[in-house]
Amino acid sequence: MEKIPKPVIRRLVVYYRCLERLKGEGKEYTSSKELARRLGIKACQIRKDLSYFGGFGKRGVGYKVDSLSERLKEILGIGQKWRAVVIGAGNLGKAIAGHKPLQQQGFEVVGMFDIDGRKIGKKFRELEIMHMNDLEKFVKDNNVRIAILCVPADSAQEAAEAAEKAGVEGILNFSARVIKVSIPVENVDFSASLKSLTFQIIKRKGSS
Amino acid sequence: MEKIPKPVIRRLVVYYRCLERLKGEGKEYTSSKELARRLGIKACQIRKDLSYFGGFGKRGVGYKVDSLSERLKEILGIGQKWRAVVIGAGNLGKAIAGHKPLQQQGFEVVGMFDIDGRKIGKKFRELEIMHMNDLEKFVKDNNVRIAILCVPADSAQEAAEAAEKAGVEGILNFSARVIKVSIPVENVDFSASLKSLTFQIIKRKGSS
DNA sequence: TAGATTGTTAATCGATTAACAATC
DNA sequence: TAGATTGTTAATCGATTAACAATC
Repeated sequence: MEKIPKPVIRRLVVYYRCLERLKGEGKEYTSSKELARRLGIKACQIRKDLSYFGGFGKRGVGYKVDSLSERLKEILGIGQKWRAVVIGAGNLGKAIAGHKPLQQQGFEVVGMFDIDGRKIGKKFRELEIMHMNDLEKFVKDNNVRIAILCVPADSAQEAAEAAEKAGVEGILNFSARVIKVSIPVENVDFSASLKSLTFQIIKRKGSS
Repeated sequence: MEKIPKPVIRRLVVYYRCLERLKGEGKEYTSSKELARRLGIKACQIRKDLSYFGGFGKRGVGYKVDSLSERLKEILGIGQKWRAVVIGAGNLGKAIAGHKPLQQQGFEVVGMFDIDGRKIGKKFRELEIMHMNDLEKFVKDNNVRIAILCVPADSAQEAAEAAEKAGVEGILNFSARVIKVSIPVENVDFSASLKSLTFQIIKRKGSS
């Protein structure tokens, strides 16, 4: 398989969502041009992105909505169930654990962990909050593949190492700290996003 | 000013955080090499990134921690207070509104908005949840510059347009939908991040 | 001075876009 | 056939990395 540029995967997710919507609207066929218009992306980029994985369309016709959607689902592993734990039972951790769209997309939060004695044993929804000491056993016993890290920056590295040791296969890191582990990590750094946004605002004011 | 690559800004935020930590550790000087080691980034990239904004270091010596930190603070607009509203008073909206690190970094959530009648008038912490109809007046009266969008995908475009019309200068979009407005937008699409993560996991399993 | 580290230029690498033959 | 749209190659653009003279 040819090497796939990193940004392609995120865009495939966006294409998939758009296809699901088109399906909901009852459309049978679509084209790179239509997707491009809806998503504010160049049509040739969409075709190029798809071409890494094969030819899914018919020349002169376009793409069949449901079959393309199905193929992207396979490629992205959306069909599978992914069992996850949330580490850090603060506001953010609870919000992620309770986020309905994630459940609808095949992600299931099956456990919450913290180190704050006052939280251990309490329940959030149907989930009991457990101590980090019990993480490894829980991961093994429950086929947990993903850890969602919602701890303060200062605890991030330690928690990440514990997650890796416990045997999860990937980490979604919401903390504002670079973590070093040898399993795949995706960072969701909304504090950096917010600062990037304010920078753009300042620049705009300055030049206009 | 030379055109600055988009990724540079996000990295400056990361450098800034690291400098603040070094300051906390009592370090007076640092170098691109030390920052690189801590952050898992190439030293020459750090120097290159900084060079877009000027020469902040001394050859043979390195960078003075507090003065470089101060300069980045200015560049990124971290010194300023940024007043924001959260649109969408669900779990996620509340988690963001109550997120302490944001407050510490100069962002202040001064209002929450929703369209669900059952939520309007209720309080979250000291914030009353208001109806979207009152957004424009509130933004004007309270010098609100940023809207943080935490609504379901289907309401995202509408809410974004309302925010733009109300006069905010930028939008932080947590919804899983592309929004089209003419003010700056930063997207925090953690559902896409999660799928990108699972793709990496699958790929890894496949090849190893 | 000798050693260290910056700031900057040039080279490389990677991603996006344009263009068009293939083909439905 | 004529019109439309794909899949792919080549060209462009943008970002990262290497290398090194400048200089503390």
